[in-house]
Amino acid sequence: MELQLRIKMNENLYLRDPESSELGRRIVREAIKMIDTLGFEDFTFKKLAETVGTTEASVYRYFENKHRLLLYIIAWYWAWMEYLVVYHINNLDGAEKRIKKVIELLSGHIKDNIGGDELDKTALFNVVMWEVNKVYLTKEVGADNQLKFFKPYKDLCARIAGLFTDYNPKYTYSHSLASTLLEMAHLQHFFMQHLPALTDYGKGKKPNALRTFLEHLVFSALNDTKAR
Amino acid sequence: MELQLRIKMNENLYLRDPESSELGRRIVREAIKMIDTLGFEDFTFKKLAETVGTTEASVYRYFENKHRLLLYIIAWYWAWMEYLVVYHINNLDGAEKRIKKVIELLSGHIKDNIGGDELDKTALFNVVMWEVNKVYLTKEVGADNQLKFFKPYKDLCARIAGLFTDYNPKYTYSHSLASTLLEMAHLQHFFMQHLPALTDYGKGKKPNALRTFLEHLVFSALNDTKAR
DNA sequence: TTTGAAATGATAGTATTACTATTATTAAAA
DNA sequence: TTTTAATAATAGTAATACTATCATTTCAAA
Repeated sequence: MELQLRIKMNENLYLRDPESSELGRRIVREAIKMIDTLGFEDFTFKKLAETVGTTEASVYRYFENKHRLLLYIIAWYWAWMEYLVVYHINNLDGAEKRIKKVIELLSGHIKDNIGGDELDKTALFNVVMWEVNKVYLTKEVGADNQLKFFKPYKDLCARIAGLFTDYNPKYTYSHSLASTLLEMAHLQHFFMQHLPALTDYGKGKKPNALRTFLEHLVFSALNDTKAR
Repeated sequence: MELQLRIKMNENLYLRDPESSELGRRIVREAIKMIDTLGFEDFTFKKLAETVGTTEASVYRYFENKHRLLLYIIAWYWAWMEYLVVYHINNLDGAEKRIKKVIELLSGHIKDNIGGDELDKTALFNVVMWEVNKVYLTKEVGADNQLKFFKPYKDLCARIAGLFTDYNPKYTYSHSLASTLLEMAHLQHFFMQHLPALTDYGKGKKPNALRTFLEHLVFSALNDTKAR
């Protein structure tokens, strides 16, 4: 049985639905790989068109500009991640186990092939690691937010915050803790690889030191009910 | 008595030292205000030259490109922040008090006018909030790191990590916790203003809720010595 | 006072980017 | 079969991120 996961995307993210044609899917697929290798700043629609084997104009028929394409990719990632979370947490009982699973999912590369194999998940993880912030750290945050481009991120954040509240209903900063976890899972990974002096886990020394750090951070916050 | 604070900057950041001339100082001063209002992407040397009242070519004589100029501004900020930390912590005894002071310094606008009044500190804070990440989230991290462009950030991180170790020598993630604090102090501030759903402190509802959150996060981690 | 070097101004030019527009061609649906 | 939609091919534009050249000013040493 082959189950196809289709994530419903916000229609304002694209001009023509890239899932609706082979060309569209290739554009997204190749874009992810290309942004990974080139970095978002050096990535252009011209180069993308070349490797996809189409023209610049055709790419523009799918996405208004490269920022929208990045938004699309990142939004897809968060929606997929929420799906993964729901899927893997379902059969677990107890908030603690569930939270640990979430951290595991966030802090490492996912071997799971839910969501299809046609996407390069390693490249996707890297793109998220390098470029997530760029998606909202622009002067258009307000407008983009109104168009609900960040909804998948907020949804995931809210879901994790919900788990935190399950674990300890008295903890008052569940959303901030969730967004901290989401951001740090990726950023600490980046630091580990490129600016290890900002971490305590040298370049790949301890494979799950990052996970341990995040777990400790989250649970110590949730367990400490002392008011400050 | 007027004390002049001069921060020694990494010489590779500029072509001609902007502190060495009035024009250079104006370039940096105006750049900060301009990046604040326009955002880094829309900020150009041409526009900068116009408002400074000089030519594009002259700006290029000080900074190789706009990314270097941003690096310069951010590096200055971190160096200044470390100075502020040292200055304000000096007379405090006990790691707890010191850490709380650091969080206070990081999480709000600083009213202090150490470092001179000629710089728009509010604009500077905003520039850091919006653009810090962009400084290292590029394909040039490795090269830029070798040129020691991130040293001020690392130094501040190490200093804060040191305070954490003073507070609890058994805590093993002092650097990661410090970089988490540094990043989140700015990012949560941004979320609070622009994506409040990711936080628990609505748009400016509670003025120091962010500080409380960060304090709780840091101290609960430091107090929880239970191994996980 | 002259000389010379350094800094700046004025102006031009280039490759690339991020698009928009137009028309031709092909493929799929009615 | 006709129509429509999608794509290819090509061109063009304004802006960006620079580089280059040369003239002018400044200011200090000889």
